[in-house]
Amino acid sequence: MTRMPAAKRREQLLDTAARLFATQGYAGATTSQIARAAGVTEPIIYRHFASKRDLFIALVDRTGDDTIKLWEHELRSAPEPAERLKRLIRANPMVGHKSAGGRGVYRVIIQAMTEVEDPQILDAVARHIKMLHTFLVDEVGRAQDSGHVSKRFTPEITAWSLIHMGLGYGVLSAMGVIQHGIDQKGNHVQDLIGELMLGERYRKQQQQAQQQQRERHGPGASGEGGEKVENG
Amino acid sequence: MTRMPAAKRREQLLDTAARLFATQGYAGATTSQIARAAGVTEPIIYRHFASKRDLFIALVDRTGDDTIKLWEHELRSAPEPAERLKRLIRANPMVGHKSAGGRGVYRVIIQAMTEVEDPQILDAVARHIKMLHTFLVDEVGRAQDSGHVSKRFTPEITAWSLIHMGLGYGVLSAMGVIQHGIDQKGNHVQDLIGELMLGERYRKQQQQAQQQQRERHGPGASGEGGEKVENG
DNA sequence: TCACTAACTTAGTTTACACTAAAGCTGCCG
DNA sequence: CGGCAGCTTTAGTGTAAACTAAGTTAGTGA
Repeated sequence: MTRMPAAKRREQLLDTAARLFATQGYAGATTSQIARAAGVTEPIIYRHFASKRDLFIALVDRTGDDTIKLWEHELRSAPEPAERLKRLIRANPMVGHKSAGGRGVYRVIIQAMTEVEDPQILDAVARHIKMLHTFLVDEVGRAQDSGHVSKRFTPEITAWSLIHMGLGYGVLSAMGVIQHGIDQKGNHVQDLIGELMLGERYRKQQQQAQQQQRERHGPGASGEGGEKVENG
Repeated sequence: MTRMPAAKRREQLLDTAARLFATQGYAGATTSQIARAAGVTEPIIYRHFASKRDLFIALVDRTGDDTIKLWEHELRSAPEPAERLKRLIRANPMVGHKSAGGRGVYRVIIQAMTEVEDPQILDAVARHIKMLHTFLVDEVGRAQDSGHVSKRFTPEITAWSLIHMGLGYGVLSAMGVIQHGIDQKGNHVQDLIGELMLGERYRKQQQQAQQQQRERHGPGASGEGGEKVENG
């Protein structure tokens, strides 16, 4: 249909593929589906990627870079380590906003483990996870050094538990398990991990935030635990 | 080849399918693969299950029942609530022993989210997760009532965070991400959540266990993060 | 031992997958 | 205007998926 410079087309294909892989899985999404959704024909895909697997791996890699960028952006305005950690806890990349613009990308990583038999894909995912872990270890370490975060656990362990929780949360969200992660009072698992790590400090800040929230919106139960934007 | 009563064949097919779905994913594992691995021909599958999806859903359901049974068995000899909770933390069903007997079953649940577009499968998985959550809420509640576990968080939230962590851990294990969940000193994320919830009590028991381990095997590096426990 | 039931196979059908050869456009530079 | 670089399409290929009609074999009870 519409002409496009190669680089742009490639990005668009990745975007489209992200959406489809995320909803159908790797084996479930077909190349013709992807092509159609991108508004082109199949051979275009093979002009830009050697194979379907190649496309998928490219997507995993791009998602990794995106995530790091997202985090860095999220943290830009927060120099103080404990505050930075708090923001990371609240900004779980694994929970995509699947709405509109198409940032549901992260579900791809979760889908990737479908291909447990494919070493190349596994490798891409493992690299990705380790990159996230390294990033978090660094942040946790600095937060601990600042004195506001307990040194009871090593940064490695703390970072892993953050990844595990974030991933678990992301998986259930991706599966559409509704109301997971919250209780009837509206408490959220994010608060648990935040409070456990940051202690009193986190709780007070949360209470303030909730207060402000109540003042903006009317009072009411905060339904939908699964598909909340940017939470986890 | 060998004849088999229907019920037994059905179970065998479920076992085989579990193994293949777990490694190949839902769309990735084919009916002919499953049949061949089970030592029969394809139509046999369709004698026992209406469709591939039907087989998969049956598997999800059976896995749910198995997990509850496993947990109940694990807890049989532990009447004391805090001890029961501790055992649950250490016995994560999502981490399958894929060896021998075929208990790698749980990866199926993780794979299930591949089929995000299929409402029937999603439904089966959501039911499953909620069943596990209900079970855990009950246990956490009793542990809290016993006075040994902090009531800082509701049983619902605590149970969700256990599920999130367990699931995240399981996903990374299934993907073969090596060395996740531990640090150089050999500390484990399980210890983190256990200690956070059960406080001093958990740590002492762990130290005892590690002590015994050291006495059995040679000496190894051991870590101490020593700081005051915030839990009551 | 015969016959009946139920487990099982053979041999397909239809559909759709990943991937490709070759030719058709379209806009850009001289 | 003319040519050409390279994006895009048409029209396929071979393969393998889910699923099935109809027949074959084996155990079981009278």
